[in-house]
Amino acid sequence: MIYTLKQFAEMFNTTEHTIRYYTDINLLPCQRDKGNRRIFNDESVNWMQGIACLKGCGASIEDIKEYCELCRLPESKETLYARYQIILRQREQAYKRVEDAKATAAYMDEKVQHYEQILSGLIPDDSNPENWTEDTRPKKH
Amino acid sequence: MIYTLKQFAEMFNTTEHTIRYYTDINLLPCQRDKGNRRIFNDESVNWMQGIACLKGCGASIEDIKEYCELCRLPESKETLYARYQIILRQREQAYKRVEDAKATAAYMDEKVQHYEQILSGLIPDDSNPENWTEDTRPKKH
DNA sequence: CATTGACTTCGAGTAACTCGAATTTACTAT
DNA sequence: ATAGTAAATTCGAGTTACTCGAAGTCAATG
Repeated sequence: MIYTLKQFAEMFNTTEHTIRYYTDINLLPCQRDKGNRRIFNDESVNWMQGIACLKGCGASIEDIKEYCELCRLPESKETLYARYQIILRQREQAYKRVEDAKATAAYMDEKVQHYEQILSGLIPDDSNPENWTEDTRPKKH
Repeated sequence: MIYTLKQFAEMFNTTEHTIRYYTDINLLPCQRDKGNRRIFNDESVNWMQGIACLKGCGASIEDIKEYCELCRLPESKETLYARYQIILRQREQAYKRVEDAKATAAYMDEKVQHYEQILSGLIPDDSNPENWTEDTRPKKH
């Protein structure tokens, strides 16, 4: 299966500009069709998945590039081990992000409660739709 | 209690440069001593806590500034409600971040497993301490 | 009185996009 | 064959949120 730039960008919820940028800096290699247009295939999808994930860990473009280059090198015990080490380190960061995000969310819950307490004391004008708000709390599944 | 720039930056695990930047753009107001040096107090700590938290939600400096300015305005039903709306929206983002980080961490767990499987097949040289690695999985408390 | 250390301003640099203008290409309709 | 449209191209400039370093100021200490 092959994808145009537009399709590819949509698949990853990003912009054509960003994908173009990634290919320009050789982070994400791509083929060109006879009209010089970028085309992507299922292998590109795999690479991009890895890139997106490392980005999610907070890795810099340079770090991600380093990892991708290790992956393109002939596979040896050493390169595999180096890749493993990078992945281990980035997983740490991912877990740290979970904890940070949880703490932030908890603090925001407090703030929401605080405002709700104050606002409830202000005899809200419930007849005014501008004062209506949905329950926006994250649903527990 | 008052704090110097250095102390204040350390409290928030950031750099003096960043705090200087925040004061320069009027995101975080500060007093000056007779020698024109920036000084911070407990109120600054509160502001900075709020700023750090909104940043943790992914809010832009401009958005945070807008919120801070609403907080400095005379308190009315309207300004309070506007602040509440911002906090609600940012809490959403915080919860989204938790989910994203969790998904990323899970994907990284898979990658780690994948590498461990491959590497375990390579008859590791356990006598070489360079091949030893600690258990770096996040501890469940 | 000289040195140290922490501060000051200011201007330039960086990462990772982000945008837009001008151009090229492929397709489709007349 | 031509005209129009949509989607691609390159390239250079702009943006955000820092990040760094140079050059200068100020107060306390040896």
